Amino acid sequence: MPEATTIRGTVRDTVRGVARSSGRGAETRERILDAALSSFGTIGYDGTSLDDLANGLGIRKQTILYHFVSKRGLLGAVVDRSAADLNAALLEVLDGEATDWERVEALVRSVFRVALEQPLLMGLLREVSRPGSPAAPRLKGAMGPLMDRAQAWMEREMDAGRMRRTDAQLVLISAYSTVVGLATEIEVLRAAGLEPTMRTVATRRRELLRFLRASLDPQR
Amino acid sequence: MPEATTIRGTVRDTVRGVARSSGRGAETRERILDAALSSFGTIGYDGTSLDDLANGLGIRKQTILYHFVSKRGLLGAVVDRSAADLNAALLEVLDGEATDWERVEALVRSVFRVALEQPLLMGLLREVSRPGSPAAPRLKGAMGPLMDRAQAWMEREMDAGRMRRTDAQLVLISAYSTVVGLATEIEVLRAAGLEPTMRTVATRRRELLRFLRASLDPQR
DNA sequence: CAGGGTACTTACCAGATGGTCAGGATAAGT
DNA sequence: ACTTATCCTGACCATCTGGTAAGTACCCTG
Repeated sequence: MPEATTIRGTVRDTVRGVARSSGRGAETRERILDAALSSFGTIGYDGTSLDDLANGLGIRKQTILYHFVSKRGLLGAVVDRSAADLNAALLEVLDGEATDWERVEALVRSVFRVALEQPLLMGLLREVSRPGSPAAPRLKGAMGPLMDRAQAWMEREMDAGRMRRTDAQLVLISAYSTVVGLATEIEVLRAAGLEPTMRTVATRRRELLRFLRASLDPQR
Repeated sequence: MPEATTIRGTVRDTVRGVARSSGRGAETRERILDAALSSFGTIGYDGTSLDDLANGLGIRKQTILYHFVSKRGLLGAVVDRSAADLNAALLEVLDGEATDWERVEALVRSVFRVALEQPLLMGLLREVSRPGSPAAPRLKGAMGPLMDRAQAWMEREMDAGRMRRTDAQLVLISAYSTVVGLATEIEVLRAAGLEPTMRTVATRRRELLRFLRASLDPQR
C-alpha cells in the first residue's frame, strides 16, 4: 500500500542528528521508515511483520534488520523521526514572535497542519501512546521536553495574568488526546463510507480552539 | 491482572441471544470473555496470545478454543457482548420519555456512565474501530442499526425544527470518536503519571455536550 | 590491485502462535 | 448399565515470528 506518501522531509533532514552517511542506503532507509510508519500507524506494532513490510518494499527482511538492528529499533527510529517532525513544527511557532492567544492558535494550527499532511503520524502516536508500547518511554523522551517547555510557558502566562489559572498539564494532555483522536475519527469516517474532508478536520480544530479559549482566556 | 471487574451484566444476560446452556461452562465462558475484553482493549488483538490469556485464567488454551472456536471467534464474541451492553444503555434512553435536548443529554450521560464503569470497553472499541480489525464489520453490524436509529431520530427532529439542520451522521461520528478517545486520554494521563479522576472525564463530557449543543441547538 | 567499508542477500534457526485431534471426566437421560 | 452431551485437557503440528551467521556485489581509497 503506497498510502499517499505526502510531502515530507522539509525540515527533517536538518533536524535528525546523525544525518546518516547519505550514501545510496539512505534512500532505502527512508523508504523503510515510511512504510513502517504507515504499518505501525494502521495495523499496529504487533500486527506488523517484518516479512510483510519487506515484501511490500521489494526487499528482504534482513535489509530492514541491517538498518535498524531489531524490530524495536525500527519502531524507535520511526518514533524519533516523527517526533522530530512534530518538534520542528512546534518549535517554529514557539520561537516565533506570536504571543499570548495568538501563539496558542498558531500552535494548534501548526499541529493540525502536520496532522493533515501526515495522517499516519497520528495513528503512530496513538499506537505508541499506549502504556504497553515498547516505544512509550522513547516518545516521552522525544516529546517530553517540548511539552515541559509548553507547560512552563503557559504557567508564566498565568503568572502574568494573561492566561486563566488552570492545570496546564491537564489542558496539554487534553489537547494532545484530541489531536491523536483525529486518527480514530478519520478511520471511523472511512469505516462509515465517508471520505474525511477538510471540513471534518476543521470542525475538530475549531472545537479544540474553543475548548482552549474557554480554559485559558482570562476574561470569562 | 484482575483489573477492577466493575459491575457488569445487569441487562446483558437477557439481551444476549443464545443465552448459552447456562450449565457449568457458562461461568468459564464469561470469565474468558472478561479477560479477553481486558486484553484486547489494552494490549490489542495482535498483542494478545491465547496461551497467555489461558494462563492468566488458570486454564488451558484449548478450553478457550472449545468455547469460541478460533481467536477471531473470541474477538467476535467480545465485541458482540460489549455492543450489547452499549445498546442496552442507549436503548434505555431512546425508549425513555426524555425529548429534544434532554434526550441528547441523557444519551451522552448514559454513554459516559458506561465508559466510566467499563473503561476497558472504550479500549476495545478503539481497537476494533480500526480499518484492518477482523471484527470491524461485526461492530458495524452490532452498532449500525442503533446509529441509524439515532440518525433517523435526529433528522426527524431537524424536520420538526427542534434541531438545527446539520449532517446528523457526521455529528454522531464525532461524538463516537470523542467517547472512544477517552481510552486514549486515560492512557496518556496514566503515562504522564496522573491518575485519571472523575473531573477529567467530566470535562470531556461537558465539552462534548457543548459541541452537540452548538451543532444542534436551533437557537444559535 | 589489494583492502576495507557499505549495502544487501541467502541460508538457517529457536521459539511462539493459532489450531487440530483424540481423548477423559462428570452429570443427566433412558 | 449404556448412552449421550457438556466441558475440559494433553499431545501434537504447520506456520510464522524476529533474529543470527555467513556470504556476495559494489563502491572507494591507497
